[in-house]
Amino acid sequence: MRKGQQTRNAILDQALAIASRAGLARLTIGTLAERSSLSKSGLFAHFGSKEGLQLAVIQEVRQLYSALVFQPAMQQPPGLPRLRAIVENWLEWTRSAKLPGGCIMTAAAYEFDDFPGPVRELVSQSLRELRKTLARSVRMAVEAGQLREDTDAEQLAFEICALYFGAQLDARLFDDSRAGERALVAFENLIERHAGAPAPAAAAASLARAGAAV
Amino acid sequence: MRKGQQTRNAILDQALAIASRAGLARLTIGTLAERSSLSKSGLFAHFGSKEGLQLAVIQEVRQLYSALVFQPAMQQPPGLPRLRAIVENWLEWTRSAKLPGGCIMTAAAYEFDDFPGPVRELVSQSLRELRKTLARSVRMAVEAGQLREDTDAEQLAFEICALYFGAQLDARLFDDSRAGERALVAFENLIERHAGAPAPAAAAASLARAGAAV
DNA sequence: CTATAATTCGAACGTTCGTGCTATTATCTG
DNA sequence: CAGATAATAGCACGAACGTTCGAATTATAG
Repeated sequence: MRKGQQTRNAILDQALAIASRAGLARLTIGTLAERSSLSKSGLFAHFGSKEGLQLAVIQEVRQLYSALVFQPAMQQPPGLPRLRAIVENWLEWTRSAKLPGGCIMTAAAYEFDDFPGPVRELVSQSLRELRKTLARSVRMAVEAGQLREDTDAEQLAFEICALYFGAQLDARLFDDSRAGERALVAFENLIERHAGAPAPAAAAASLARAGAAV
Repeated sequence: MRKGQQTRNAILDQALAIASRAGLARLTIGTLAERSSLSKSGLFAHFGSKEGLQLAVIQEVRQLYSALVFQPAMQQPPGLPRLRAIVENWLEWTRSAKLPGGCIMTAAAYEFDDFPGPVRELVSQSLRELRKTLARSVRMAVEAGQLREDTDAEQLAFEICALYFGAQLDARLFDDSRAGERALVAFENLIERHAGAPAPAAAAASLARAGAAV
């Protein structure tokens, strides 16, 4: 009962490393068992099916994301500081999670976007939640007077998500280490664009930070 | 010599349809042969290897993209009209190309971003070209006085690309038909942000908007 | 310490994968 | 219409895939 969870965690560690580099489809039970020093059937028993393994990987990613991106950001006061913390943590989270390849969730999203089944459903739901969280943070910033009243929260959340996906590709496919900064600059520009009249100090600070990031 | 090309094209048509929905990894020679009414070995002879097939698919996508996105846009005068045409055609091109799933190039990019080999190289090069084309169009708009002098063309090209990737995911994973419009709205906002008056006044204008009396 | 339950293994299953061959057609050329 | 060439089929291969099952092993609880 205890040993089981322990090896299961060890397996998932390896699974995340493989899935990050190769994607969920190329994450195979044979190679995962080999790298976990387990027999195929021994490993298999932990997940019941290939799909079960994939779902477990996604769940693990969700948990990791929550611990490294969302929860730390909740320490920040609601509004712009929290939104900014989310975006900054998010853009760095594959590094802090020690994922050798890119973001598993992003890769899975594009891999399963037309492939019906529980994996697609879980990925879809996860990203929907993420968008909702972003939109909520935007709305809080509006309520705090940091963003204009006519700010379209869903639209802004969409654009922030897009920046993340774009940064992922630049970092991985182009081996471009400036991808994160590119996305941050764009994000700050978005914020600036929607910034409200009051809180002049904050807006000026964000301008300075955006300039410094270049 | 002629019949060969003919069936090859028919095969690629089917291949694009499958790859669009399932991705390049799940595009398998067996199922492709079945759907093309050919034997596995008969089909195989056309491409020499699985990798050869994948490369042929990407090349076909490039050609299709060029015919449906780039070339029509070249009819527009250089500058903002052409840039706008590229973006609009691009956001609609999977529809006009009759690809039942999403954009193959996008999916391949995320699928092969950490998977070294000729496929990754071709995808990477293709997307680099695309970015260059976008940046060049942006620069032309600057030269035409439609965008500000201090516009960072590469940065803007990055952001436009990101919007495309974001729209792909919304359309496919969330079945959201408004994804294209979302991206277009964001694009027009970007244009508006960089449009307008002389360059030097820009920073001062933002500061003024922020209400900072420097 | 022992009994029971949880883990892991080994071997095998049927499929499907990509890939070679060798024939056998179909197509083009002269 | 002939011969040459290109295109396709048939068959088989080794490997890897996910999965099953019973046996062996290990951990845990009484």
